Amino acid sequence: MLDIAEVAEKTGLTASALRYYEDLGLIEAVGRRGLRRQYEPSVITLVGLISMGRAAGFSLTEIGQIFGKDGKPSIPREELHRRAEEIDRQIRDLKTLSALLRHVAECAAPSHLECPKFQKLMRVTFKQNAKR
Amino acid sequence: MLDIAEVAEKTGLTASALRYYEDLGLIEAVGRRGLRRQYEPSVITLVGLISMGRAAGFSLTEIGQIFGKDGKPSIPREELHRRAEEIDRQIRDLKTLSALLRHVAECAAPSHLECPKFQKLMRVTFKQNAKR
DNA sequence: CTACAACTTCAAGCCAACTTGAGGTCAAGC
DNA sequence: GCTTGACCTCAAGTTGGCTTGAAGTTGTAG
Repeated sequence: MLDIAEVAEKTGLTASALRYYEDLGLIEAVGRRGLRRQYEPSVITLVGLISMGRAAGFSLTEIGQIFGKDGKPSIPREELHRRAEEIDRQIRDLKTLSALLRHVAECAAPSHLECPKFQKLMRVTFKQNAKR
Repeated sequence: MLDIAEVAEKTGLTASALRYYEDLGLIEAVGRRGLRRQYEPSVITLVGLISMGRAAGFSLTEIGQIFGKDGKPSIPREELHRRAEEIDRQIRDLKTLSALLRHVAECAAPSHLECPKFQKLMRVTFKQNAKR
């Protein structure tokens, strides 16, 4: 069993953020010792999941629908697949962005938008993203 | 030359968001026709870049430092590389998340946190992310 | 048994990123 | 030449995701 402070430390969030997640129904404590919340170690995994979802651009409410504390997603299969595809698209964008950042770090061109290498990197992504 | 409405349509943002970006110094119009802002087509690329940055979790201010309208990043090379590595890490997370979503869509286990397949997917990421 | 640090609640505050609204300007079609 | 609707500015409002503060409670070390 874990104190909120331990969960905070292991997840990198603050105790107040964890309580906030609880208010939203994203996580829950298995019980209390006095007033203090006691958490199962598995909550760390769950919080990790939440953080990944946040990083992927989901709102906390959406995340709740996908990985609620009850573990039963309240959104349809089809929608989940759609989200997965969105993430796959985002992964492609991020790959480009990562390459662009490294390029910007090294390239001495006056404006990057005019650098041919830069433009080439961009073009790939914009083709993929067209009409999105 | 493009009207703000055209830029909005092609980028998927609203006109007010674009004006907001201008206030922050992220983009700029080449001129005005009467009061109306006129944009070069290249602004679409720039806005695309900004959106990618947002999706990667950067704040608008950070994005401004990387791809300001002047095209001269005001943050050190080293930092840019650090950001690129962060993005690479995020890409790994997103891959896991995408796989998890597809799994959640199909798996009938009562709670996903207890499904062995699910746990396996998670474990990979958590090893990578340990001590972050 | 007492002190104290770590927790608790609840309301209010904060920041980023926009959006909305009121009131004004102007280019283009009739 | 006048209307109309797309644009403009500027201030204020909204939303999401927390944080902060005040005031109270409690497990643990000394």
